[in-house]
Amino acid sequence: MKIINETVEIDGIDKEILRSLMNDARKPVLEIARKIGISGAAIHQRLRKLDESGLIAGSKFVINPKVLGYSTMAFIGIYLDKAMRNPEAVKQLKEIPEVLECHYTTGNWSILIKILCKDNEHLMYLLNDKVQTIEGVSRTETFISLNQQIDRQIQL
Amino acid sequence: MKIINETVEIDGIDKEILRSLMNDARKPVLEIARKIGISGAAIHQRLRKLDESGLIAGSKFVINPKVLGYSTMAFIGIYLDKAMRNPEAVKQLKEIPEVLECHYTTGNWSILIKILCKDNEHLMYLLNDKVQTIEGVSRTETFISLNQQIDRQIQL
DNA sequence: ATTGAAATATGTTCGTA
DNA sequence: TACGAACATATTTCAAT
Repeated sequence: MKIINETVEIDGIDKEILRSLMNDARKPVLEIARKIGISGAAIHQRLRKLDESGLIAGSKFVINPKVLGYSTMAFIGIYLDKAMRNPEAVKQLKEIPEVLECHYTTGNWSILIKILCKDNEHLMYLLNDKVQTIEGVSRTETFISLNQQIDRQIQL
Repeated sequence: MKIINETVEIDGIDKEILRSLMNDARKPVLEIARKIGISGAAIHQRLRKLDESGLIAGSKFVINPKVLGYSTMAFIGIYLDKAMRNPEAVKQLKEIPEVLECHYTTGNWSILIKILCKDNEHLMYLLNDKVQTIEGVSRTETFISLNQQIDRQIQL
């Protein structure tokens, strides 16, 4: 179990290390060490501290979904007719693998989701046969992403 | 330069390897090899092939923004008064580090962005002093994420 | 596609400054 | 914090199947 501080102080060397690894999680620590000009052991120690602080949530291989035929991303605003049904609706959304994000939001909708699908037909199937059939879902509004121009993490 | 095929076939072993690494990019290949029951060299070769296919977009350390004090995520729908200004507006959005995603979308808005900020005051600052001041931006609609329930990649 | 083995490089720990 | 040294593992390549 990680201890997560409210806020953590990181210096320039920490930032250099993290920026390298945010860009390529498999970059050898020794390579970063040589570039920065400190020892591998020092980086190791800093990374352990950063990990213990909870700042490092993990590491991931990033898959290019287009290569698997997933070329259409869309955002769907969902109106739920009873707020009490929300947890159950989210549970059902988790069962839909194409749902990548799900947020309770302020504003018109109860929930906003991001989905990734193969094409418009697949999108229609997800809307009509998966999302709309969830109990409590009264209406949806769909926004297809024609083109994603930015995709990144918070900058250090 | 990677060659990106339109669609790629992957078998169960590829999926096991990728699922492991999507979960932890630094997991040693040999560890995965022992778990699956094939040699490290075989995994190495498969990973090379997967990389060449373009399926592997890269790897990342994932930062927990809450530890840096970023606790408010929001989606902002942006109305642009002239479609011709879109590329310039996107260019300016890229200059705002808090903007994590930016999509051209169908529907009411020209652009939908996802931003991460420290608190509501920071959000207001970004809206009023950064986003709204971009030339061509006529109006925005903000949806604060009260709680993110799902955050994942496409499943293999 | 897969293997084992060999060579090279990296990860990890620890005593010390 | 940082270092170097020592040890344990992992990566990478390759000839053989």
